[in-house]
Amino acid sequence: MTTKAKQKSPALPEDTAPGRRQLLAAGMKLFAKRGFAGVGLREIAAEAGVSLGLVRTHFGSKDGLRAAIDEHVLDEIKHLYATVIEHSGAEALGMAVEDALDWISRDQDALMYARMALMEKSPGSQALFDEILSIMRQFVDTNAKRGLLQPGVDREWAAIYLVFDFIGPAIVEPFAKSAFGKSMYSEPMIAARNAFMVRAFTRGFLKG
Amino acid sequence: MTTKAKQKSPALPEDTAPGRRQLLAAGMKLFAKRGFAGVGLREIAAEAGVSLGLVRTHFGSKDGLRAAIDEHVLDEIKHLYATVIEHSGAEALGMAVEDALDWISRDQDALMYARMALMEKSPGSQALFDEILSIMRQFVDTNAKRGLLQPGVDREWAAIYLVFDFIGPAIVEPFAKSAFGKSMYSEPMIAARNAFMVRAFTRGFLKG
DNA sequence: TTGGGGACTATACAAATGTATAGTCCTTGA
DNA sequence: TCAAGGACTATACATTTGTATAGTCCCCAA
Repeated sequence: MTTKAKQKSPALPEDTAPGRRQLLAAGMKLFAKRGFAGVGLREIAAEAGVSLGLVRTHFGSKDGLRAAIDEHVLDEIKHLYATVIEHSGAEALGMAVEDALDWISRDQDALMYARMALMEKSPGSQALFDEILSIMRQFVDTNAKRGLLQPGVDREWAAIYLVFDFIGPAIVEPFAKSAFGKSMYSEPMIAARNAFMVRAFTRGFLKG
Repeated sequence: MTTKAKQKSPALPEDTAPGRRQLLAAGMKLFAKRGFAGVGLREIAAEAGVSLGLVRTHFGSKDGLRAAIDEHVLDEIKHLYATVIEHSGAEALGMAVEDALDWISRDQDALMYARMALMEKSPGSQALFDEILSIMRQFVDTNAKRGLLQPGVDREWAAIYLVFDFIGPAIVEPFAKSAFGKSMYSEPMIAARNAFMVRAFTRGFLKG
């Protein structure tokens, strides 16, 4: 619908190549599970159903593939929280969790890839962390402007704690089945988490 | 001082082999930095100042080396918190941080190795997570028995949140220099963290 | 004194790795 | 119609990997 668009959808080069999308998805899935160094390009190509050489065609190298996946995941996280930071109050954090659940159901491996990226210090991982921290700082600032922050609170550390709260479940997820019998992102866990979170953030949980 | 101990300190076989200790230390350091699959045995042996073959002598395989390091780090964490769980109240968490600082200064790479172990789901990592969770559950129970827990608090999620608080700084550490200009375990960061933590845990930081 | 065993080294080997090269197929624009 | 280019495959290559084997050195008990 923009200008006089050519008939057969020219589309971006990324979209016209099925193999490229398959490689991105396969790389995201396998890197998330076993780390960057833990997976070979042949396995990724097999998982994607394409040949080994196609990695070079589209991404140049293994590092190029990682960079492309990093970019993709970073974009998703940006979009995920684009709306959340406009809200405020402890309930908004619950909303953030709901949005994250939507995201996970849509793009299963992206969250676990982000988890891995934060662990291995790759070029893209610093950008990922900075983005998450930036989102939480904005959330704190929004709350402060609306008078929802308790007086005297260290805003920087409030933001850092929100980062912990966002990262925490993702880090713990691989151990959750064994430790709790269910996923951190299962319905009962999310409900209990939100209840605790709202309470702890507004009143704490220990007596002074 | 036990029984009639032989003269020249028979010691455990682990202690009599300098190469073994060197390999453990080198493996811990390099695995922590680049992950299990990201480091080769030759590099570890070189860092340890021993030959490649010695890994096989002492640990049998690369996985054997990891298992030995896992065990070592798990023991350290157990000892670290053996005293902490006897204390209670929000201040005890500050004490825990102080103890962790001591630990870090003594065994620099152990914390970052634990961080890596939690990320890569190895056989030992589940045990590590279970231990940390267990410690936090005990802390919550101790507080509950002494009436320091606010009424109606979800104890399980309180423990989980304490896990986040313990893991969080370690996860963030590699990005801290760039994002905050200092280590998460530097003096000013620790001080600000403790202040925020005591406040947030007892009163929260958002208005209801 | 001697022989057995543990700590340790040097080297060989097959498998797996990332990368490079050559080429096929098919669409598309001049 | 035809050539140019992008998506894709097949295969070769040098390097690195974990593991295995053979052997040296040295302490200590018999």
